[in-house]
Amino acid sequence: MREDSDERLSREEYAAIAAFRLELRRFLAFSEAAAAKVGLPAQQHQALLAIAGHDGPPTVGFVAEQLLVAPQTAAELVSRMVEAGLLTKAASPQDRRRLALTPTPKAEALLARLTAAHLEELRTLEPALTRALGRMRRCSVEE
Amino acid sequence: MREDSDERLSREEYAAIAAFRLELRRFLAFSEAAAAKVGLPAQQHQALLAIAGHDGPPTVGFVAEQLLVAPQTAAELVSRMVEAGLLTKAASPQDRRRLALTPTPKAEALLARLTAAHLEELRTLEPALTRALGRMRRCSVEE
DNA sequence: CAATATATATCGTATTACGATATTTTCAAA
DNA sequence: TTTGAAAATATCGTAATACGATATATATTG
Repeated sequence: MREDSDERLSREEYAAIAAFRLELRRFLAFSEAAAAKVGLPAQQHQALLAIAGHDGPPTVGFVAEQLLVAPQTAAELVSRMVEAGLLTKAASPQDRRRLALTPTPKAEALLARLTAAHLEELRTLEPALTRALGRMRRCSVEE
Repeated sequence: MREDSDERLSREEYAAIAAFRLELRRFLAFSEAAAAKVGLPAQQHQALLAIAGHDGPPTVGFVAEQLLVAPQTAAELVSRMVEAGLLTKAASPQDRRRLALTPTPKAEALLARLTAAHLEELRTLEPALTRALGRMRRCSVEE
């Protein structure tokens, strides 16, 4: 009935979502800076991570799916990574349209370092993230 | 002693972090698409959100802090938003270097719609995010 | 075997974030 | 109070990259 019941909640809703987004940005900024410190653009780091966390032979299309980017974008990204000595491409025998991607030892070493740093940083940031998530949840559903 | 105790965990660690990052990208992709649907670039949406979630009079510097971007970047962003009819600037009386930013009614309406959509979508995505966070936490600390 | 779909690649373009730098205003100390 | 340093905002040139449009090679299906 009261039209301003939405209005009533708004400030707190905005603040809750804004706080969550700020936490996300903090984490993403940490991640980007950590990657940059070892010479990797953020997307190259993410591509390596997606590949390393997968068991089948990863392809350009797989990278596109995991990174939520268009296929051309993934092709360009992979291309840069091959140039940078982080990946090798090999035509897949079953389907010669596909390219099997393999991280180089150099890439594996960088990723291992980055992953350790991330797990450590996440131990710090995770509580704030979880708190921010909970605060948002409590926003929409009154208890 | 055994050097490969790190190696042992790596695959699962990579997969856990990769899964978390994928959930983040899903949320961010939803958010960006929702903003685009009402004609807003992602950063303009975030600026409005940060401003609406704040009580004091927001300034260009405040936007820079909340969005984790450089001051010039925030100045450019705000400038585009004024042009787009989303914000008005007024020199602060106390400190005439500062600009007090005020969202227009149009911007408030857009943000209200976006916020409702976000809270709803988050009700869907939140469990996966929380699960992914927990999986990572369990990675670094063996129980 | 044609027709269509899929995987990857190329090119031009638009967006945007930043470094370097400038301008205005405030503040502190001489 | 004057003068110099610091702070807030703005401008400009540039670099990075994601995408639309499009092309090519391979696979699949009728």
